[in-house]
Amino acid sequence: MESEQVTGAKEIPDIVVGRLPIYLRALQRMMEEGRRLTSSQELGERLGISAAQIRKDLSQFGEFGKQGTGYSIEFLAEQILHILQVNQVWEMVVVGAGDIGSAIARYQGFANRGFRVIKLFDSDPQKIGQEVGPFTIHNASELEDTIRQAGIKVAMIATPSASAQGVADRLVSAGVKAILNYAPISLNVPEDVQVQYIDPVIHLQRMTYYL
Amino acid sequence: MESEQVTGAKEIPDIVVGRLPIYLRALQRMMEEGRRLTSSQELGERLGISAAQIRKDLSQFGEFGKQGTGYSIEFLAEQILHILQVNQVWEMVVVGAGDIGSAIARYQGFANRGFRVIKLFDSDPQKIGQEVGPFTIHNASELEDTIRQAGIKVAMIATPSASAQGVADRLVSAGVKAILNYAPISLNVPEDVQVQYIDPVIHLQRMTYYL
DNA sequence: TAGATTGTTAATCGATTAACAATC
DNA sequence: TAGATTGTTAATCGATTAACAATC
Repeated sequence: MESEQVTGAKEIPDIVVGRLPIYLRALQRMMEEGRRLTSSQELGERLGISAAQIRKDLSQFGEFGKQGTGYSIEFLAEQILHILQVNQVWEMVVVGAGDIGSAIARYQGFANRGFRVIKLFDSDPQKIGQEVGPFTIHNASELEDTIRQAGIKVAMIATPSASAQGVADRLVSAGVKAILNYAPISLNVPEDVQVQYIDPVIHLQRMTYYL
Repeated sequence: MESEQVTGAKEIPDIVVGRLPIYLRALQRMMEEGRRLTSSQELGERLGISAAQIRKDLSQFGEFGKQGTGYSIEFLAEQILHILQVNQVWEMVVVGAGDIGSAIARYQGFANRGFRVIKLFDSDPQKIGQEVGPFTIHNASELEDTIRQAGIKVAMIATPSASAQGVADRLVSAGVKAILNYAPISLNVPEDVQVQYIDPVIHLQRMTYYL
């Protein structure tokens, strides 16, 4: 094909982007296992995804494999890290220091996967000043200052539902561009701000349909 | 159309089932707001989903609306509760009493949404016997007995990655049919067992692509 | 009645899969 | 070389959207 979109590079489907972190996680696991090479078939079997789909997805970004031998696990992982921009560490703030906020602030799983929590906030005077693992709970009134000064782009909301939209508005106004929301409520944000949701009940209800 | 699948009722696409909990959550929020009626258009605007899609999705299960007036929020919510089988309370066990396991055991958001945690397990002798909110941490060796005696069908895994597959195998052997896995690893389970995953890093990495 | 909104059909759009030449 | 596996094309499959008759 010789025609090309004038508007710029070809658009990568969102659903493809969404699978890259899954591929990356599997590749990093294989690295821990000491493996060197893999194939679209093996990766697909591990993940329950067809080999063709994995090859198709990866081909959107470049040619990372070798015919006959497959993919270097380390090389492919490195490529995906770059594509997802997680070959750097994104500093995050957590808003809401209840059970969930405290647990995610202390979560060990961010290390080596591109993220680090730098500060934990709450608006409850009873909680402000208390320690949660290595964190001191800060007054939520300092939210904007912290975000602006540290150039924070990523935040997690773990407040009650009633506060979540208000917190989101403040995060966005201070420059946050990606929000992971643990409050069970849909957020309205500008188009250029990414939002993802974690609500365990949504997942559970999806499963009980089949029981 | 007069033909009918001999194999049984028409198959509902998984992606449609996956949206029902989202609809339900929005409807329950509207109920809290004291609303009585809604429309596919309003619901769609709240959720960022097209009105046509919502009507199409719902039409897979029956006719729940009225031309000209829309949907009774309470009635539609009730119908979806039934479809998803969350018009009952599913008792759950949580395996792993670290930060995450303790937080989800105490999570207030399960109430009124069809789920209740009844027991929390860990294999660490240091933790067994300790209290976590209203729960006492039980020895993971009692897992199978508890599940069989209480007829538990739903479980959450919040162990380290290395233990997750082993725990899943034990859950399945004891009769669990739905697993929500917080460990960042893909699980292999029989076809008749549902698995859903919660890994915040997957969501975060999906967003950083666009930053 | 006039206006609004459903449920459904057909058309469109997009994603997945199958197949295979290229090549390591 | 023979075997294996990629990257890519074309075909298939499935999901979304647009449109509208039905009707509250």
